[in-house]
Amino acid sequence: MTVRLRYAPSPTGHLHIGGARTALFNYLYAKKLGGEYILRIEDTDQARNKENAEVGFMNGFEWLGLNWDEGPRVGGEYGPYSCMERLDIYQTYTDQLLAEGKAFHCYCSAEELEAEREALSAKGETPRYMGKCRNLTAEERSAHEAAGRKASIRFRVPDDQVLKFHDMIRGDIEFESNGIGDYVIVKSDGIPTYNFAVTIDDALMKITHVVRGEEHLSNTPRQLLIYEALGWALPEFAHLPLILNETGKKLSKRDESIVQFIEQYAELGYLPEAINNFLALLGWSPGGEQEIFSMDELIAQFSFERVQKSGAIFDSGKLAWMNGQYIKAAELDRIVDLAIPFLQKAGFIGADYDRAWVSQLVELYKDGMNAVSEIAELSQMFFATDVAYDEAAQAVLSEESAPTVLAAFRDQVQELPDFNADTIKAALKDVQKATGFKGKQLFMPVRVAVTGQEHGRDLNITLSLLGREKVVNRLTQLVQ
RNA sequence: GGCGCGUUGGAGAAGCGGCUUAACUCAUCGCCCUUUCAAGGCGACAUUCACGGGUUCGAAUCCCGUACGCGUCACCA
Repeated sequence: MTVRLRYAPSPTGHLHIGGARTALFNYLYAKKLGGEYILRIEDTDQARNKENAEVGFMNGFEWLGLNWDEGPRVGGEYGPYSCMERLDIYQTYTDQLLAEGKAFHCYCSAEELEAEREALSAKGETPRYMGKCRNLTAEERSAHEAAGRKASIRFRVPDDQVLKFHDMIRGDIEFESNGIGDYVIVKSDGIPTYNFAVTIDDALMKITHVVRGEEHLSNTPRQLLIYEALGWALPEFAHLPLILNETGKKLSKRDESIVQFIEQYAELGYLPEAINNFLALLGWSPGGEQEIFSMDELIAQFSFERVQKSGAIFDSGKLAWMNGQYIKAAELDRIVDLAIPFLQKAGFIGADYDRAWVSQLVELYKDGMNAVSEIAELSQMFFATDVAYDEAAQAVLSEESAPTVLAAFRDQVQELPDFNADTIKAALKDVQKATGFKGKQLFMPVRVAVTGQEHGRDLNITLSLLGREKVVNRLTQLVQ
């Protein structure tokens, strides 16, 4: 039997790193075992569904390369792949549970339920539904109906049962049914709740491994009860550790301490393979010394035995480093393509630009960038009309070697028949011979005078890309 | 509060009873390379695994308790 795994997001927002990581783990395991990876949209929350969220999710997954074998856009024999298109399917099972007495209509209002929860809480007990409408007579039901009350449908949770299941990451887990009140499986608007829909969908779509975040651990016993009531075999479960922010708290979508939406990473010039690599290591580790993994390597090595139980703290510094590794290894042309929009957005280049020149500029900085967006900041002095000298820069320029070196170099540059990295290098050598200054005393004044910065990349190439005119102008301003 | 899960350095983590004088990575700090600047190479960085008991010849690894953290208790997923 081939394995079938799924990622089932609710279309209520943007694809965030937690969702992408859950999807990735599902994908990796499915591919490792030669099975299928399915995308399904869990859109039972009509109030929170967002118009284009589903499209955003799919675009995000396509960008990451997590292609689904079945689901929206691609179809499949177990469709449809979103809950709102499956309402009639749920109806069949709702009717069955009702007919067998495993579910019942509940007419309690939101206010009544709220009061009940508060009362239980006050007594120190688990707030839960105590079964008010569990055994309504036909007369009582008609009375409620006549009064215009809308019914939700609740699952009748059996007393005194121990609900056990095995988790591939956490081992055997038990819950007591007494801690679980009769929960709603169909809302009063006729739409099933997540717990009900997800169970039916997983069973009908022949999902063999349910892999999701730890926040679903306490939902599992509720779902177990449904599998049992409908006579279905249980899938394997795996509950992934939560992703925590740098202060150890669960990542909330409103948390701005870290960048957490996939599209933001795309916009910042992160490479999808870096994101996948980093996400794979969030909670999972192969154990060896390797840090950089291709997708094929991840697929080959992934296993749930090596997923940790404790929360995984999102270390954005390490992600940045990893992205830098991928940028360094990437083809220059690819990075140039990604860099151009940033340069245009900064107003440094227009719609028409010299591709060869931009390409050299990007090449100059490629090995030192952690995100392609950094190109704008890094290369800003190439496009500035005036160079600003901060305190540190001024300190360098007031070194005793500065006036002599700058004047000599300016003169050399003006004489140069050709202005390129090689001739600049030779000119610098000549300045050294003529002035007697070398090393830091020679290079730093030139670097700072022309770029305004003490740090930068290869000086010869930097100057050649800047062009003779800018170099001479900047030097002349200081020599005066 | 009930239930559930966790707790290894500045950070991410490996470790599954002896091979651990606790991998690897990020960050930091040195050194090397480079006449400058980066990148790169090399090295340093937890005598100790939340705390207290216990089991064992032997524990970061197993058991119990305490503390702390997190998740969850919805007609949200």
